[in-house]
Order: sequence, then structure tokens, then C-alpha cells
Amino acid sequence: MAERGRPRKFDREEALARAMELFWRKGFAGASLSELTAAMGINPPSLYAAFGSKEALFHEAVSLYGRTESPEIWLAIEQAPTAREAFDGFLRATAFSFTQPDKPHGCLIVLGALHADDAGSEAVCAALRKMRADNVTDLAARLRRAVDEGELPAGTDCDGVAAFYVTVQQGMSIQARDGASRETLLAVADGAMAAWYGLTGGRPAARLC
Amino acid sequence: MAERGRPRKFDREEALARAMELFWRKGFAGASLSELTAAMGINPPSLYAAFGSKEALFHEAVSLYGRTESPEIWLAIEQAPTAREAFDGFLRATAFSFTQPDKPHGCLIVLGALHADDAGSEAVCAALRKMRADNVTDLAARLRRAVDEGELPAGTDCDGVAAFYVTVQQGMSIQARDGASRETLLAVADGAMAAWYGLTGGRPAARLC
DNA sequence: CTCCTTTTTTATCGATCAATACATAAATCG
DNA sequence: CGATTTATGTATTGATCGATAAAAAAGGAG
Repeated sequence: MAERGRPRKFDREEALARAMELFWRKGFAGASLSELTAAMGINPPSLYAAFGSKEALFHEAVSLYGRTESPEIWLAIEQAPTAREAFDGFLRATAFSFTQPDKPHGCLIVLGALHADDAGSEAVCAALRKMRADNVTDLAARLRRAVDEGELPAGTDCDGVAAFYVTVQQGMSIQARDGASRETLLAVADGAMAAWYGLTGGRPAARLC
Repeated sequence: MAERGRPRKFDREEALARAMELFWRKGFAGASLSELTAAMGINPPSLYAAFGSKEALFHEAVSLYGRTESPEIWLAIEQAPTAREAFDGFLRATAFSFTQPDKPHGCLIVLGALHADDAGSEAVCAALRKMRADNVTDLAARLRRAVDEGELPAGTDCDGVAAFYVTVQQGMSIQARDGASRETLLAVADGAMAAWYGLTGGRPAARLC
């Protein structure tokens, strides 16, 4: 079971983290092999031996992103007692995650590969698109749970509400990439939550009466 | 004043329109010279003689986009009698514009150049970023006008509200590019408008009382 | 030690990128 | 007409793209 051959000189996870950071900052097509190898501190043959291809490296980088950056965003969706607190926490965590110092602003899954440049990046683009679609599904599932639990009316348009909040979050990626401050994104989150009772038809805002 | 030399064989505006369509669909970096010349029906020397460079062609394409696609979106902002109708019309027109058949879905100004790949595209990226920032400014100006006219309270956070609605619109570009239907985008627009009274502190939704 | 396996470094591969040289063609000007 | 000007088509330019060939280096296995 002991490893045969010359031992790898670099830390694979560390190199992957550097690749993820570069993909996050420049996108799949925008991060060139020479930039990747420079950031990872290795030569091209080492990259291909360890990860297979630029596309495979990107998929691993996205997976790492999902394991390191996403959980804090989705924590509230899973753990908050009410759907309203879940969505509010979701958007507030997004505002924090998208404006971390010393990290690229915005979301890798939204900004990483919007255009299917050539045949090679079509698969990459489709993978991110599916992850974005899954986000809508997950939010809708949380809303349906709220309907089942009686927090929201039976007629709630869970898919439509989920689409709205995902759209806001995706817009926050653009805003964050454009330099919007954490405070601005939190204000956007508050704005989206201002639509909650009107959207869900749940308990109205009593102070308005 | 008569034109000297051999007359141009192609229609410059028509070729520009084809270039705009390709940039819109694939982004600045994603649209290669060979694809551009193929779409425009001309050879590289003709492109450079008529437009100067790929970057200059992109700027002209963005200008054409602003003249042909943007007006219908911004019409309501300028002409609607109330700010609420202005923003509602703005988002509904966006939903229509972003899902036109036989045209790329989403907005060229949002999707055209998110990453500053190299030194050449940094200027392109910055130009689009400025246009996106100007959008926030324009929406905020419409809100301030509503404050002046008494439609909205004096304490309204015009910049924050403008940031929210621009964020929603930018998220709609991602959604449209991902294949969201016109109906879905209209539902997102309705969702954003559901936040209006809560955000602006204006006249509350009477039906909730 | 000698084999064997794997990683390393160096140098490069063919393809494609944005951008041009060059010669020819098609118009106006004198 | 010849001279000038501009556009066109063909063929390339140097640079960079993602991906490798080849040989030296560094470990364990026998």
C-alpha cells in the first residue's frame, strides 16, 4: 500500500486551492494554463498528471468551492426554524460570502463560465448551469416544507418565489464583482426580504396597518 | 465630398449588427476574430479597416445595443407617471427584452465581459462596469424625483432601493441565459415589485390590513 | 546495489489567437 | 487616359492557447 515512485513535491490540495482561487477570479476561460501553473507553483506536466486536464481541474475546483464556500451560505436554509428566517439568513450569508476580504467577490458558480466558448467549455458551462438550477430546486423544497408545516399558505408559488430569491442572489454576484460593498449587498438582501409577505401571502407586516 | 477610392462592398451597419449579435451571445473574449468575420461576411482586413480593432468593434457593438435594445427597457423609467409604475414597467420590459426569440437571452452589458482576462479586455470590462453603475444612478435619480414630487417619503434610501432593483435585473440576465422563460422572469419582476412598499415606505398595500 | 515506478524539469507540439503585408480590384480626380 | 485612393482576397505574422515528449531525478521493491 505504500506509494511507489518519486513522491509528489507539491501539496495537491494546496495547489487545487490556488487553482480554485484563480478560476474564481478570472473564470474558466480567463484562467490560462500558464497562469494556473504559476499560481499553483508547478509545471504543466505536474498539473496534467495530478488533475488530468484543465476542465477536470476546474470541476475539482468547483467541488472544493462547494465544500468550502457554499456551506455557510446554505446553513440557514437547512437549520433556521422558519422559512422566512431561512431565506433571510441565506441572503445575509450571501452578502458576507460575496464580499470576503482577500477573496474574489461574487460566486464562482455564477461567474465561472457563463458563455460556452468552444466545445470543451460547453460541459463546464452546463455543469455550472445545473448547479444554479439545483439552487432553485433547493430553495423551492424549503418553501414546500414551510407550506407543509403551515408557515405558508397552501397556494404559495414555491417555484416562483424560489426563482425570485435565486435571481436576487445571482444579481448579487454581479454587484459584488462590480465592487459593491457588504453594506450595499445587505441592503439588497433586506430589499428582497421586504417582498416576503407580499410574495408568500404569509403573515402580513403588521406595522403597515 | 464624394467618396474616393473603391467603394465598400458590405453594409457597415449590417456587419456591425451581426458582430453585436455574436458578442451578445458569446461575450467579448468568447467571440473570436474568425467567428466575427464569418458572421459579418467579411475578411479580417475589411474588419480592421472599417472598425479599427476587435475592442473598437465591441465598443461600437455595445453602442448599437444601447440604441436598439435598451430604449424599450428604459422607456417606463422616463415616461411612467409614478415611480412605482416606472419600476414595474422597467422590470416587465426587462423580462420581455431578455427573452426575445431569435436573439441571445440576457443583457450584453451584463454578460458581455465580466472578467478582465488580459490587458486588452480590461478597458472593455471597465466600460461595461461603468454602464452598469450608471444604471444604478439613473434608477436612483428617478426615485429622488419621486421623493421631490411627494410620491415617496423624504427619508427614502434611493441608492439602496436602486441597488436592489438593478441587482434583480442583473440576476435576470443570468436566469435568462440559463433558459428561464418569459413567464418566470415576469414572476421575478412581480416578486421584486412586492418589495416596493416595504422598501420605499410609501403607501402600504391596503389589502393586507 | 539494480530494477521499477512515478514525478520532475525542459523544451516543445499543433492549433488558434488578434492583427497585417502584400498585391489586386474598383472607384474618383485631374 | 494615367494617377490617386480606398477596399478586397490571400497568405501570414508573432504570440499564446491547451496539452505532451523526452530524459533526468527521487523514491521503494527485490
